[in-house]
Amino acid sequence: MAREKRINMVILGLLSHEDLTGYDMKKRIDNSISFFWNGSFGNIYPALKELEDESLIKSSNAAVGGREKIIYHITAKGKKVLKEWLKDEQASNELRYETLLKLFFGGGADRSTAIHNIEIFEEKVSQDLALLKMLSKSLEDCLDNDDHLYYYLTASFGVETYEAYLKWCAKAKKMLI
Amino acid sequence: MAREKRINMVILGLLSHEDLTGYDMKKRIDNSISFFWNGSFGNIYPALKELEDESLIKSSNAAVGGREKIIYHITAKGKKVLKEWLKDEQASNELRYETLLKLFFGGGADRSTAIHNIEIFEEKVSQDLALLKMLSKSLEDCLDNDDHLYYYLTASFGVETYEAYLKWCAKAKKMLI
DNA sequence: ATCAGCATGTAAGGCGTTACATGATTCA
DNA sequence: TGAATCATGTAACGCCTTACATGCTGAT
Repeated sequence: MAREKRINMVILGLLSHEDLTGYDMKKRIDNSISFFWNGSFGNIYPALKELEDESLIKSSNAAVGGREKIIYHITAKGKKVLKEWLKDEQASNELRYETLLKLFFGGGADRSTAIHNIEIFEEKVSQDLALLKMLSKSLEDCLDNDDHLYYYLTASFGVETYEAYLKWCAKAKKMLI
Repeated sequence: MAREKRINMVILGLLSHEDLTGYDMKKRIDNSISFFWNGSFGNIYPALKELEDESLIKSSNAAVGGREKIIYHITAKGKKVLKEWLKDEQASNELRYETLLKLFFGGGADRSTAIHNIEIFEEKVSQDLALLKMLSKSLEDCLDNDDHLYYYLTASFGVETYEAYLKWCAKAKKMLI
């Protein structure tokens, strides 16, 4: 059995909680996991077809308020595949930071350029950190629910690392002045 | 002028320090920037052709010890393109952590699976952190050289974030037990 | 002799993004 | 009435990885 691609696992994961349309999956991804995983329509819709062909999900048409939707739900087989993926030790964790690349090759320009690039990065990180902190705080109150606990832990990962980023930014700027 | 792809910038960046063969570029990438950027032969060699077609680099054949090599060096035009990229504020910083994805959807399996996945992540991070710390330490002594300073700062980024990862791992495991 | 490492490349596929195309509905 | 959002999709391309193919050299 060939290894499923990750977007398929994201879809199965989302559907293991609730039935969703492709459009709603995109929203869920944007709102809750986008800081460590992304999805796009050009990515999601073909994956939905693929998953349905493999009988891991099933679709049903619905007309909500006169507008037609395709709502998907996960099958027993889909749940099994999701679980197998969760139990698989292999996991690719990739960091691709162009900002670090630019810093590494900083000698090709002047120090002020390097500092400026760090500041742009810092700004973005600060903004994202503020959001993650709010999310994290709001989840703190319902850790008795397992799903909320898992959600909290990923948000918390973001908070910890983004705080480390900011600490590093300050140090790096100091050393470059 | 179309935006050059990043592997091209990596190559220009490396060549701005020293002339290299494609093979050596791969080694440099693996040894110094692989924790935030990767390269592969299937990636590098076609890029070299492209860059030479654009006159950003120039090749010269050499026979070192009877073995033939193609050594590349950067042109003035290449240096200009590198500098433009460094000054461009746009930078894509992507984190794609399958481990976090599995944790987020942890409800699909049991807690011991989630803990196990975190432990595997922790193990890998510990190993990489040890390497980064050594590198960082060895660079601390020559920060007067700008290139070493830039190198040090990227290594230092790795140290800070990996330490934050480990801190998070400990906390997450505690909460999952 | 054999095996690790040097050295260059190609082919196929993975996996994703962006832009485009279409049309309905809701709200100001 | 016009803009934002809902909703589904396709096409083209970006960019990388993996696996394959080839052959030399240096050390044991």
